[in-house]
Amino acid sequence: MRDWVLHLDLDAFMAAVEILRNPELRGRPVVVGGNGDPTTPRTVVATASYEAREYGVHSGLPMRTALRRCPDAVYLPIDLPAYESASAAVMTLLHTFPVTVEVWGLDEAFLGARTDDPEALARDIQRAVTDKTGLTCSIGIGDNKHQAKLAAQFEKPSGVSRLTTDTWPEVMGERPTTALWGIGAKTGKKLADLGLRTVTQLAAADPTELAARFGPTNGPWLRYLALGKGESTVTTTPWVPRGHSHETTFTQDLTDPAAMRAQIAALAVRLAAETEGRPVVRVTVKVRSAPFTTHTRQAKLPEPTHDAATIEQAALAVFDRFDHGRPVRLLGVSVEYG
DNA sequence: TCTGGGGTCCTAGGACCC
DNA sequence: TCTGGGGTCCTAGGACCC
Repeated sequence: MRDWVLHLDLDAFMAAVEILRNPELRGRPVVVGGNGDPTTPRTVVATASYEAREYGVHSGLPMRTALRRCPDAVYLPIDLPAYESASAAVMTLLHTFPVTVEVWGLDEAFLGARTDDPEALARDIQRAVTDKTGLTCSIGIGDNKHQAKLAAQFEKPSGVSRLTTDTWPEVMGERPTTALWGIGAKTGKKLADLGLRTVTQLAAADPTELAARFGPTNGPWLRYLALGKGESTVTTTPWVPRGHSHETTFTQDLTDPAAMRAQIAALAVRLAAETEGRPVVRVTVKVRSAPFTTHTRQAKLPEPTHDAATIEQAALAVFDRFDHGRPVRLLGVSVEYG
């Protein structure tokens, strides 16, 4: 018997929930995103069913592009309460297994398990999830979260894969650094500029050089990722959010300062109602101007507060510090808790 | 491809103090 | 008076993830 980390990833989650409640959609390309109208500008795909992915439709793609690529898809608006409810059913079910469950967003969870046969456990869990909820999932098995997370992507949908420290070099070694969980396009490009293209090359890189280029924490951490290391503790302790934010992208740019201030005030009041009693210590305002330049301004409050009027006034004061003039496509407010 | 919304963490630079 | 470092706090931006 030994400890394993499993990562469970619900397949095409939002689209799958929509198909469950409308079985006529099964087998058709289904795209969930924005308000469900794919002609609305400045909206993107949240989730595409596997049938829709065949047409090159994927998360983050502008809805209007999705419509061009797959005009016959069924387009649906995001229905968060429905996904929260489906997610909760899965997470509750997971707790009936002899595992520790760390919920990681609506459609993911890490599981800590002590077993001789993690594949058998994974298949049991998959069967139960499908029997009880109608959803399918992929499960990755590893020595730590990083490995389990990557393994879960190997055979989607409905796959079970194992990636361990033993198999890491042969499975991951020749892949690009961006295959690692935490290295995106920007960092991948910077690494390539240093001649570090593959996981093996990054694993063998000089930590001092990486620290000089990427900072004292990030530099060594990149090499750590390439060695297949990662957190192996699965904790049941519920996540305590550091803060909350709301932002709105307008279908058409805002040019009226009074309208902007009204939006800022509304976002701040919304946030103030969601603090759950936690004291707000900092307020940040985000402004994205045409064409696509984003700036933030923030202020530490004189003292922690959960008073809505104080938070609203603070947000407006921060907003007034911006150099105004250009049309605005997005406004956002975030609060940080003490 | 004209590019959402909600999070987390890290970095760099300036202010200020000793 | 020109000038040293270190430590801490704050701010703005960047990168990544789902």
